[in-house]
Amino acid sequence: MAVWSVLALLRENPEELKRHVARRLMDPSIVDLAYSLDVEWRRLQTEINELRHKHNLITRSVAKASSGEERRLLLEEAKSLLKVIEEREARLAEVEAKRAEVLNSLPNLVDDDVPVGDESASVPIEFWGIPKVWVGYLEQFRDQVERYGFNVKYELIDWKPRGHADMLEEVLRLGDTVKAGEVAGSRFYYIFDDLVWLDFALLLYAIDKLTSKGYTLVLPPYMLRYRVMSGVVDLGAFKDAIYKVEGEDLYLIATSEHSLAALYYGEEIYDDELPIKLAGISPCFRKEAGAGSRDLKGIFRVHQFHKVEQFVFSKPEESRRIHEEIISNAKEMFQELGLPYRIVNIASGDLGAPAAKKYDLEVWMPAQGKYREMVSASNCTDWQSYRLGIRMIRRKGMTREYVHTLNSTAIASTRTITAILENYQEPDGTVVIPKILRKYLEPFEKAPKEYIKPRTPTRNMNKRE
RNA sequence: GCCGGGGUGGCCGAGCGGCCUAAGGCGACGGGCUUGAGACCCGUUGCCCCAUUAGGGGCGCGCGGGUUCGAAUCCCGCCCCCGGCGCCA
Repeated sequence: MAVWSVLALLRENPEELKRHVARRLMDPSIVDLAYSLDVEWRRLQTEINELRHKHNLITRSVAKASSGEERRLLLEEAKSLLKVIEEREARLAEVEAKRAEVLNSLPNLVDDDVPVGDESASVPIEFWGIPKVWVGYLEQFRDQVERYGFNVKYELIDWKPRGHADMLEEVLRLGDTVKAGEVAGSRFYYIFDDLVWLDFALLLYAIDKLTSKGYTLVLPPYMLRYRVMSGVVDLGAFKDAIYKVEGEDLYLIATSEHSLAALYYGEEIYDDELPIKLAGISPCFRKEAGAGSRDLKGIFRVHQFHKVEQFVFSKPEESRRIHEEIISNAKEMFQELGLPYRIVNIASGDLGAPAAKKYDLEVWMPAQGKYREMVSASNCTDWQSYRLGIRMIRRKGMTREYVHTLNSTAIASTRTITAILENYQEPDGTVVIPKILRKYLEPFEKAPKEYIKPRTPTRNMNKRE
């Protein structure tokens, strides 16, 4: 009754499924393999069912056997039948394992709205705000806007803003990635005082926003078992993103999305309980193994950060609407934070296996002269729920199908801080604190309120007063 | 971590090698009765395979193995819950 949409298409129209896979720039021959394994799996299952049926009939008659001789013959027959069943079952187990592996490597279907191609095919569909554009970046700014047929108002500035990494270590002197590198490795960081306050203020702001919209606040497990983790991420993520705890069947979450998706692991949800909207808060741990030397400086791309995440379980027919809703929530927050952004409809080749459609929210970074990803909002349809065994029961008719899951960043702390350091920077290096955050800093005596001021160099980085 | 008790269908709860084809109850869903609801009566109520009109079959008692012709029932490993001890923020 409940059939995973990808499996349904595999059986009904494998050629169409191939086109979906091809749109992701993956090898569609995996579909042929999945198809033949599925057919073979079903054939074997039918065969074994028939053999078992025979065996069951014999077994039931043993107890009623009228004579010792009849009983002996029945036992003999049952035993020989068992041998055949055993052999077939071994074969089934083999095929079944292979089939599961191949099915699990199938990506989600691609939504019709998704532009087809590699990452260069991703299209900005909306711009907001008035970016500060340094004269030296004017040309490349225009290219990032006009190429897509947009006309965006900007504020031209004649001084070049310092990059967030320089702000951190040289201007504000509130971060130390050198020492962190020495004691933990590259992509780790220490941040201090005002930036820590800012980190928490951002999280509080996101929590405040989402809970006021009816999202349930969740502090989830930071580690999950393999079988759960493999339901929420694709195989590539294990290699490039996920840390494992040595000697335990536990993996550190790369986002609270993983734990939130797992909240209904193996459960059924009645349709009248949906949608279930969650706001998760957690640290996120990422290996960033596939990142090479990209964004090595500063705290844009790091092994650990805090994030408030939106996660929704929805009825299938509502997931597209909710996808728009969660990206809108993110837009609202970045508008209130006063960070100029664009929304990008991510191309099929860059989606990631779980997502049928994905929007990124990218903030203009004045010191880099580029829009950079701050938020990623995905509609995973039934890809995760199939793997996690999370189904929906429709009251009307009591029919079962897989729920849809959606996720979106609300605020990722360190990354948003980098955007603030560049966008709220003044020529003398002062950073203005976005007004919306001030009420979250107000209760704390030592928290900054309006500005973060540059600090004069001291001989010893460890003495920060 | 150690000792003891326990995990049965959506929920409660019987069963402790073969009439378990998992009793009984509650709930839910469908139908009957009713102007409507309730009460009442009947049916359905997990997963998979084949056939899809009716149906046929297999599997399923925390998870995974094992013993047996036959396992919810016996054995082993793991997970989780409750109580006690220990340890700890």
